[in-house]
Amino acid sequence: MIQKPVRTRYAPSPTGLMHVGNLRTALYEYLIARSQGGSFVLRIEDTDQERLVDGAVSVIYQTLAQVGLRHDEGPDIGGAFGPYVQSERKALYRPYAEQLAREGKAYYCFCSKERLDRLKESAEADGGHFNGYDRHCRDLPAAEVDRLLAAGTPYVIRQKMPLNGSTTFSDAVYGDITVDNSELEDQILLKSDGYPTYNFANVIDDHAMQITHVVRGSEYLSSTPKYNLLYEAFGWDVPTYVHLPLIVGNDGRKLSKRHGATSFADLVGEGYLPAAIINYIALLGWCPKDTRELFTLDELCQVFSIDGISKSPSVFDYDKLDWFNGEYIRAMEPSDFVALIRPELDKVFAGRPYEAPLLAELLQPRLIRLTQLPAMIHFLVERQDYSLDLFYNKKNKVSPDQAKTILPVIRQSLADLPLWTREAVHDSLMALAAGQQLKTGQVMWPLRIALSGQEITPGGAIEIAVILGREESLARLQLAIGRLNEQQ
RNA sequence: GGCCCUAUGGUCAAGCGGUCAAGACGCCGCCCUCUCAAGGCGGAAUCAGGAGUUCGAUUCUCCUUAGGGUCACCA
Repeated sequence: MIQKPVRTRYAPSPTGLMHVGNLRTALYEYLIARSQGGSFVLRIEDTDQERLVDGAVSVIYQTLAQVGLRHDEGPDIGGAFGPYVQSERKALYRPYAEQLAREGKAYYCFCSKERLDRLKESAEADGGHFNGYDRHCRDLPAAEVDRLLAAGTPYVIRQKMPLNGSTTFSDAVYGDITVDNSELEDQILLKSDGYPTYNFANVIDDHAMQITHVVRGSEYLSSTPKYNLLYEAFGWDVPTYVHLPLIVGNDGRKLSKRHGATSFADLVGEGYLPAAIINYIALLGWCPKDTRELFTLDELCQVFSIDGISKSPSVFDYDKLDWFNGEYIRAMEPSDFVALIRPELDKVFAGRPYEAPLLAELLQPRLIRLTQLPAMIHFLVERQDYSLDLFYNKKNKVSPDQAKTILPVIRQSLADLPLWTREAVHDSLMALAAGQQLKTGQVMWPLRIALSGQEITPGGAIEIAVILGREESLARLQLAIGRLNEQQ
């Protein structure tokens, strides 16, 4: 048996930002293709002319590029199966629909939008539920069809569903699924504006582009029997379906705005790294054979396999994403990390000189999301209003009284330093502690509070002193001493 | 409501008839420590319920329950 080369496709509609669910679908399509030496195709599905959003196509390109999902064929780079934008393929679909009509597998329907609406309303008024189109035009006499067509009556072309029996299709993750044909509506193939519906265009294009694996969210599961019937009507090979479990919010419902950031752009805006996002969503609904969790995109290509995809919906967990992001930050080369935070540092220090390497050293193990950086180091550029109670620390046996005594000594010692380096500050403070028979903390705690005005700081007193510089450090110490003195 | 899907700790999840039911996030404790992180060590926490099948069910079948998806000239 000859194995056809694997071809997957990402087929988004350009209707706005890229939702993480869509991103994950694109990722899995990419991984399925790459893990089997296949091709990954990008196709833009813009058959709904009303929902098009300006710039949405470039968002798609940007996002794919940002996360490293390189497509092998697409509107921007071409390929052997173009065009890759459905609106540019518009003329292709009609002949297929007409072919089906000729063969008695589809029919012209002249029902007006109003009649359809009435149908739905009366069904609901009866307390029942709308069960789809009533097949009013399904058996129109040929002469009548010709007459209406000739008269220029607006029409759609509908697929004729079998009236009885059932349809079974096979999904690579969900297994065999069977549905009674009586459940299937005579779906529209060609809309009255001449555009194909999504369902129709999808089948035609996937076949034309020789797509072997149709990967999409499980919300499409219930419309898949209709796809199957379409492939059968044309006598085409049915592709391998790979339906993906939904990504939901912490309330179990489909992930949406109220759960927080849901688009890739939102996530990046909140300070997450593209690589961390990809790594996290790769593991949302898929699991490798071992217990590994950290993967680059290339590594994912090596280990991905369809049988690791799960069936149940996954809750998007921002805590776990945080962890991944922290891991990625900590794993960076120091120089890369400096480059990453440089823009933020520039903003915080606003033109003042600062010591990037030391700041980076303090920040790298502590930073979870880029956006947290300003708040973490703001105290370095602006003196804080703080309560003298911060000088209390029972573990170190430190109190405002004790601080009042030790701070002047510390200040003097630092003022006398010939060099203001990390090592010099460190040595002098340690010597001071030893000389006064104090624990390290009894020197460092009051100093850190005096310098930062915060109970929690990235790094310790020594690092803060070095970053602040001699002048500012001594000034802040003097301020603290003054406040402590005037308290009693 | 019809149809379809799903069901292991709070979350992601391994498991595919016999396990003390992995691992990770989060949480708690300890260590390290001038604070917070990072790091190290440890801990609590899971098979929705009920019938079967079987020598033996988390695992297979059925029912119940609970979630979700879908019922457009949207994708």
